[in-house]
Amino acid sequence: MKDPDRTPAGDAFAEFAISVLRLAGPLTQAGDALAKPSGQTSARWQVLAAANHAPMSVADAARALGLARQGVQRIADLLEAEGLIAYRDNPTHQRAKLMVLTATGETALHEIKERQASWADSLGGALGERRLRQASALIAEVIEVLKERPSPEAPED
Amino acid sequence: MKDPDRTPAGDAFAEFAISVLRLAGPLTQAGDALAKPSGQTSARWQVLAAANHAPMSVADAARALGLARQGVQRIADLLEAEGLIAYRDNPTHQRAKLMVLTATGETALHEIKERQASWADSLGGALGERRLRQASALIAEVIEVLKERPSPEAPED
DNA sequence: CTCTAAATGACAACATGATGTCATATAGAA
DNA sequence: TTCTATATGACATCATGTTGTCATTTAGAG
Repeated sequence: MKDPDRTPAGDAFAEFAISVLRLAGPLTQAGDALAKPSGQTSARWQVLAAANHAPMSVADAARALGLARQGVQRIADLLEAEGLIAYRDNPTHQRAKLMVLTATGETALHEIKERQASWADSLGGALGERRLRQASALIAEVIEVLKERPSPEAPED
Repeated sequence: MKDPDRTPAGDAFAEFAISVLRLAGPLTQAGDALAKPSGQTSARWQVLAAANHAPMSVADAARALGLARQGVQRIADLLEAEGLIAYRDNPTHQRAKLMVLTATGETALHEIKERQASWADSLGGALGERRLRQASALIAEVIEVLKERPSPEAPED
């Protein structure tokens, strides 16, 4: 009665999923280490990067990052309290203020980007650009497929 | 002064890292959905699976899962309190009890495994076994490389 | 055997992110 | 215009996982 309906492809996906989840931890920690000298973390870095890409509301940033609105709001409020971003009035929406980086925020983000660049270059060189891009493309596909089939056993939601 | 020392390989690694972190969320949610009908979650499922693979201490399971000992301990204590696992005396270590699944735990794990199998089979078939295995192999390499270079800017620890 | 270092579980504090709820603001249909 | 559905921020609660600290246990050097 073991392995109900195992198939090679199913096993391959399970192995893939497990390795992705397993890599997430060290990656986040590496990001934290890159951001730490500037007093930041992986999560704050992501929000700073989103706001720097273009002034946007918290909800916009959450969509861009694939995260829940509420979590990004929490980070953004911390960044605002510490003077790394500011909420600018949004002409098209009274409540949804736009996040913009302050000079302090720009400095922090720039410092982190510099550290990140040399780190990523070193790892990218060791691992091979081609394989990394293939893997990124596959992961993007998986995200798309999971978006279509939101979750197994999910009732009609 | 933008993009300090960008290279294609560095960009590829950054893109890869971002996609891995972005996939982690939906994957965990999918795992939660698979485990929910049995009253479990992704995290509890992982611990159950580890203990089912072979009786082992909490510290063993943490190493096997690549997680901090303390977090696994928390989950294991919950599973024990709810009767899904039991702590069995360890002949070789007075404090490090061995986790073993109870009948309840075995039933729950089996149910989850059945759901997981058909789900993974469907996704694995859609995405392609070969690419999934290539990606898994790359991810394993990344984990290894990150283990060697624990973290950028990490002093001597 | 003795002493030191490592391993282990217990506990606490914290960061991250999901989920749910509410009031208000916006957009679009009628 | 009015009405309804959606979007947004504000709050709360919870699950997960890290880090740090401590006492106890184990293993190994000497």
